[in-house]
Amino acid sequence: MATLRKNDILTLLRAEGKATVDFLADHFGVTVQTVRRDLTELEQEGHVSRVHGGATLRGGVTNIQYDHRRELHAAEKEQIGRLVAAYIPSNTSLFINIGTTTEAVARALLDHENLTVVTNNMNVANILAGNSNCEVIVSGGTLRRTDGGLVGDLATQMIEQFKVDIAIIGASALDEDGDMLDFDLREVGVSRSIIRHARRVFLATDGSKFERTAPVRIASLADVDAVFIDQPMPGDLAQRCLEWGTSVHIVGQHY
Amino acid sequence: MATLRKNDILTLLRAEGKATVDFLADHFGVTVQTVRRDLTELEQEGHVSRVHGGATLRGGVTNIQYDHRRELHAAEKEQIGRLVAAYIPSNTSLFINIGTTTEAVARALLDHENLTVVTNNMNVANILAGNSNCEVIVSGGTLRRTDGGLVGDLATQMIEQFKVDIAIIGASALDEDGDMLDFDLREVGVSRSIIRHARRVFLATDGSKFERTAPVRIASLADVDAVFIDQPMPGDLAQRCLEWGTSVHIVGQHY
DNA sequence: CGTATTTTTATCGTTTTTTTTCGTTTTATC
DNA sequence: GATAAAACGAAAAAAAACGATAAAAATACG
Repeated sequence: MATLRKNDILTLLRAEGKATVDFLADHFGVTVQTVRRDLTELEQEGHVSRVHGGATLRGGVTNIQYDHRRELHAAEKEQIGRLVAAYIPSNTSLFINIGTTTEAVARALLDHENLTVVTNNMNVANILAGNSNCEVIVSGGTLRRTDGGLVGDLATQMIEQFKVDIAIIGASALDEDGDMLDFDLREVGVSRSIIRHARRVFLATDGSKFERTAPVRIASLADVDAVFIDQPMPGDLAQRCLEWGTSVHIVGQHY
Repeated sequence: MATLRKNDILTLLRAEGKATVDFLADHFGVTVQTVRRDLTELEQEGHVSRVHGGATLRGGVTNIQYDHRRELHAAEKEQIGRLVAAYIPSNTSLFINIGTTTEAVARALLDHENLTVVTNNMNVANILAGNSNCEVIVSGGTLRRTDGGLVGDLATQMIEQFKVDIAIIGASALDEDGDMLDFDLREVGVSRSIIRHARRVFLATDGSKFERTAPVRIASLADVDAVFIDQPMPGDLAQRCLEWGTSVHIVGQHY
């Protein structure tokens, strides 16, 4: 239910960015319980983020969605990261794309020697800055705050100036036909460009991506050389990957 | 768990670069243990780097030499940063170049509205990621670990695709003839390109740079529109700037 | 005016956060 | 390299914030 007070709370939050429950209760001359109810409702409506003791405007300083996304399946991602890293030799040039799983790969690459890494992911650049045996080349682009990605034409343009040994990409979703999907058209442009400018393409993803969907098609699993995943693929996709010549590497399974 | 205080700590760190546990405890009126827990959590969330006695903003390049350089004349740099920020209106497009003083400017810009900032400095990008009113465009380039700079042809190439209202540059050294100097030839190329592709050029520097020297000449003070500095310039340089039409703004002196 | 509905407040047990208190580790100084 | 001071983490106690529910107040409506 919309009330005058809830609107006022929103305007106040827009001005201040944040407010405590006590302050709001005092300011509107109501009890804290009333304020709490207001804030709970505003949170459910997606307008504010509730924190202990108060609330902040949604989309403010902290990025809840990304933090949450990074925590999701964190253990699996670390395993996938290590698995991919095992297939990356020293003295190699790499693309590393946007995504929490690709960041896990970057972390697993901290001990590798003599890598040249091109990335459009600020987090990957920050991580690999810690490996002094690794030359880090950052692609240009517009900084997307939600995930540290560099996107847009500038990123694509820049990537086209390289040709690397291996590209490591992620995907927001996968479907059982073997298509890789994403949400942001601008990012898909970058991903396609990365695939074109790499000799081999590795997809790093966790199995939960099969349970999600996204509107834009990046490419087919037929276009990648290897898939690294934490659980077997659904349906007959494993068989089709075999036909496509796409090797599938599953965490914990050694050949 | 997100709290109001943890968000505030983050904004404070973005503005200051670093903070001690004692200062934060005093500032928020809580005990040091509470601050410690906050910082530990923020570290686990990947937002800050914990150091003995306090914390620093994460993301960035952690380099002892660079950290030391950043602490050098830190107070002066903050003042210069605020001074420059006062001359930057809202709704403006900016270049921000490599350098500890330019980073201080970025920190002072956290409250500005509607900026478009192009930068080849990873630290600046990380700082301004905290200002959601600001579009951040990162130039491509090879990551230089010593200072988070993006250098090389790629950076130059990318900068040439822009034309901004104001460029904010620094310099490693200045001489009494009014020449700006630097150490790295690759960086000088970028600086020159930035000067060419901005309508106005601001030099932000501290007076100690007159006591240092460097091998490569970037340009003359005659090529910049305004100098922001913490102390009067030596010799007859102030007079010559007047002849060149280069305005000089000194911290603490109001006109 | 009286009743029904919504909104707010009061109460209480539960959860979360903060502080207190300890021994341990790190850093600074001689 | 020894010693003192500062900073640290862990655990228990205290305080604050929380959600749920029922009572009270305000509002709506015939």
